[in-house]
Amino acid sequence: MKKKKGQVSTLRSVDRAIAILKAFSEEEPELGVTELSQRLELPKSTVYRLLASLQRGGLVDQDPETEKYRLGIELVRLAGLVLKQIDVRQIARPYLHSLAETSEETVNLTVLTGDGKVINIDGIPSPRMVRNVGWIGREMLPHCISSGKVLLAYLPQQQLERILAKGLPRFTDKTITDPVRLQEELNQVRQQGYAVAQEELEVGLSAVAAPIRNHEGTVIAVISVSGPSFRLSEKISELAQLTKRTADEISYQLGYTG
Amino acid sequence: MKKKKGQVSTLRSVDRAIAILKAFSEEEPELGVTELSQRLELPKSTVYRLLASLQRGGLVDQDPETEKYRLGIELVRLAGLVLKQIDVRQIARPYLHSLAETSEETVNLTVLTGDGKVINIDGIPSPRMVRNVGWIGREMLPHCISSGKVLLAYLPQQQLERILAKGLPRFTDKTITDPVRLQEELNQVRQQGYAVAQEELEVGLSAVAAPIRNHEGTVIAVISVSGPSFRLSEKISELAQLTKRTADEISYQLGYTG
DNA sequence: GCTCATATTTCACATTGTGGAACAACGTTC
DNA sequence: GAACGTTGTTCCACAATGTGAAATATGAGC
Repeated sequence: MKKKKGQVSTLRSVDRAIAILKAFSEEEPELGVTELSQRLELPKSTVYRLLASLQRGGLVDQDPETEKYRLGIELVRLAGLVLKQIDVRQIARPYLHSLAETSEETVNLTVLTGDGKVINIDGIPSPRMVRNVGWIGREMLPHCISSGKVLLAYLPQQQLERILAKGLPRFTDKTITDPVRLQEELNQVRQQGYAVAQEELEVGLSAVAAPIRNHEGTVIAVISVSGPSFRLSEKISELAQLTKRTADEISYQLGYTG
Repeated sequence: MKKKKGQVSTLRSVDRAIAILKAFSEEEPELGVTELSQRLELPKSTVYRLLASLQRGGLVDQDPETEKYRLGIELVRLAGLVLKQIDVRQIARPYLHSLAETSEETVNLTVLTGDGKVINIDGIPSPRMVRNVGWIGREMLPHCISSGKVLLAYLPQQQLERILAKGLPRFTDKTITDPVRLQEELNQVRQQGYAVAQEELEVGLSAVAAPIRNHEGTVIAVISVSGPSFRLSEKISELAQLTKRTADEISYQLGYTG
């Protein structure tokens, strides 16, 4: 049984730095070294050095006139990342349902993890008995699935090359394992605005995927429809248009108007 | 000449913890221990303990299914404090201008500092030649100025008592130095919704102030009008109503509808 | 110029933070 | 079911960084 994080040892100086951040409130947005020292029962020199780190990191600022400290704007940027993740899931959820009903196939919402893999963060399974089971929370290699192809297509080139350098394992006869061939495939994804993967990960499994953009146009997630090839083969183009339209609607909700 | 914070020594472990926070991005909202270790060129055990502190503090969370880390919701709360401060100044600014034009006196925006003092964070000077000069950034004791009385009036009782326990220095014959008398004064402020200070800080100086509330009704700042007593004495009531109405308009802009 | 309060720096000291290694857990393959 | 690989988690010997009391710097008020 795993210990809760409350039980593992933490770093006292990091704990103290976080306590400083939490000392600020709406009623008391500005605090000085001495006040923080008294409030947190720490020596002033300790508080001073902690503030130096927080300030260098942008998590607090010092007002040059009053010498008081306040929370820094970098917190707004970091918090924006949190809110954006919450936003995507919540905003996308009804569209996933809608697309699953219309297509009668499994629909997933996918993002990149940090190490060049992709992961489903939400999904609606197909109502049919024959369907691919939910893969929420499980990481996958991106080169052989439609959502992965979309995410790779819109990565900065350097990051893409780093991922390709790790190799492209073969899963079926149809898996693309040649980096040059994959780059061509990604060019096509950019051109047509969606990706298709037919039996590249698993025999009998096909999917389409389209990019979801934020207000700046950055691709931050992907919506995909997947199912057995015997059902999807004949309606791939139709599903691609439907998925692309749904992705555009979600992007619009996120502030993308391009 | 003071050193910039970039030049003073900081705490390496706090710097590292902040580097972990900054490693997350919109494109890569989920990162694992090993990925962070590689990205930041730190041993996994070091990253693990840093994450333990950040997680206990709520600045990151671990997804139990994927074991990946993401930025935590506490960042949203802290960032909210930053935005609220920015909001108050920006939202209030045009109202300060308007009140300065209408009253033809100096108008200030005031908040509490952590140690029981108050400070002006914005202000519009009177257009007249005879006026009190700007006191932006300078701390004052609250008991003898109108904006201080408002802020004290809406403090939690414990916090108020802690401040009163520090003593009430006399500045003029009219300064209130008796805590019982001040409590009565603060009761009156709560009843009438504004405060008056006439020559309590300085002979010849008078002011009125009214509370600015956030969407929850919490008093977070104060707007005040001040000037020489020979001008203000006869129009104190009128200025009080004008100031109170301006404060209410700002409060409404901040979401207060009560 | 003196006093006071707060911010900032110094320095001797030791506690906490370090990081390599080991272990645990889990999924995949055979 | 065993073996393997990968990642998360824990352990432990060690020392570097963090500590905090004291000193110094700074600026405002008188």
